[in-house]
Amino acid sequence: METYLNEPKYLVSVDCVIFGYESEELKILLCPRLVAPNYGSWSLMGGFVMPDESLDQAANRVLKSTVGLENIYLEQVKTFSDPNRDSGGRVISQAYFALIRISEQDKKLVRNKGGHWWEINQLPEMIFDHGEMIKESLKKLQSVAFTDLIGRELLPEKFTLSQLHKLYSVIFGKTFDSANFRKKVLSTGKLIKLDEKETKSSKKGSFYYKFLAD
Amino acid sequence: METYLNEPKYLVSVDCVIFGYESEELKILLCPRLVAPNYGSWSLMGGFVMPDESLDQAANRVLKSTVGLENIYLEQVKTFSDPNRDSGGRVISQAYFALIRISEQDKKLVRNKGGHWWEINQLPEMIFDHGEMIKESLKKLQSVAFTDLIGRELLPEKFTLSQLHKLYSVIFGKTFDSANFRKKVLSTGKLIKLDEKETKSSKKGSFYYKFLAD
DNA sequence: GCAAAAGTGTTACCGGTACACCCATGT
DNA sequence: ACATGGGTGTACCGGTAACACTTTTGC
Repeated sequence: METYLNEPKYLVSVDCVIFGYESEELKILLCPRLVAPNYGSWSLMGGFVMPDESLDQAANRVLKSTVGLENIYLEQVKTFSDPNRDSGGRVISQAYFALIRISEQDKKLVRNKGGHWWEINQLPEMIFDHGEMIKESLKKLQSVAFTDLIGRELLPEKFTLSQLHKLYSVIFGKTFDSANFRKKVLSTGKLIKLDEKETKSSKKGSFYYKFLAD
Repeated sequence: METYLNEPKYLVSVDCVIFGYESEELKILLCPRLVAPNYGSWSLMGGFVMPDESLDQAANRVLKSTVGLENIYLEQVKTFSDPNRDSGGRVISQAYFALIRISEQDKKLVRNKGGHWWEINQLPEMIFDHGEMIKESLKKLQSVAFTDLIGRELLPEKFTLSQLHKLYSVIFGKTFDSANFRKKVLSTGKLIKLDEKETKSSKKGSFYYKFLAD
């Protein structure tokens, strides 16, 4: 049944700001665009919404086809709808952000797409409003990181408090007092201390922690 | 130029959760639906996005045509995109919430549309996912009210702190300590005390305040 | 011994909460 | 005079910021 006749229709897409964490840097995955216009320019990974999909499902599909992962942490950010935002036609796009472990990506898949991980402070020129999408996503990521404890999706399963501390520092672009940070994250009760120690990055060695099950 | 061929297109709409404040109650404007399916059922005011419009512009247009007001406080809430959310066809809809002064609405216009203001806790059955849209909007309103000081768009230009207090109480569904509330809102520096007093609702009379210019 | 990172402890302050209290005035 | 809502003052509590301090171990 289709009862809305003579109403205009639009292309609708999702664009995914995929955050990863590697070498103590917060990074975003960009790929060279595969279609005109702006063929070859750096772009977020996106895709058109299919008839049987919700936007969330479309975003999950894009994630799966880009980095080969499923059940990814995804968050709706904002809808971008300026009539001229895409020079290839009228496309209304929903921005999402995702958090993944770079180590778990399907490397072959990413390489095939020409994907490249860019440090958050050294991004290249991008097509359309993708820069704006990233800005909004980072804001939202910060607001989530502020209220919840994040890291589960970005860090390895076992990690030290120093690593978590560093992650928060790069997300917010500033350093937190490490003593206070330690107390705060432990007070959430969301972490458990393991018996094992990480010994590479300090002489003393620091205990591993991991997130409790959800 | 249209370079995206053979991609599916969709109807895209905006739905507006219009909040108003009257008789110490938080209310939402609903209208009987004018088209099939579910003709006559209670519905948020919405409209399809036109080719030259952004979603924000579409929402503003809907507001203008519903209550006759322009330059309204509007906030993007969430996109609703379940393929089956609208039984009349595939429609992807962006929910917005708006804050207006009920006293400033164009009464004739609203009456013509059959609009009715419903108290937030006594809403009727609504079409599709409009109930969910309202829930999400109220959440967002609460989060904005928590961080910013709201009331400028809902209260009359001059208002007492008691009125503002009452507004916050109905928005959050609980009463705040009035002494602390008073201190908190005054500490924002966003209000100025007027010389005039409101004398109807108490023997002593209470000073009017108003919001500073943005 | 010393540097470097891990980890603990102590103090001060700030914002919020609870609540007691005073004020002005119409009845 | 007293009930009623307006308005102020104070004491307390918890979280957090600032920072001094101890621990461990490789060099």
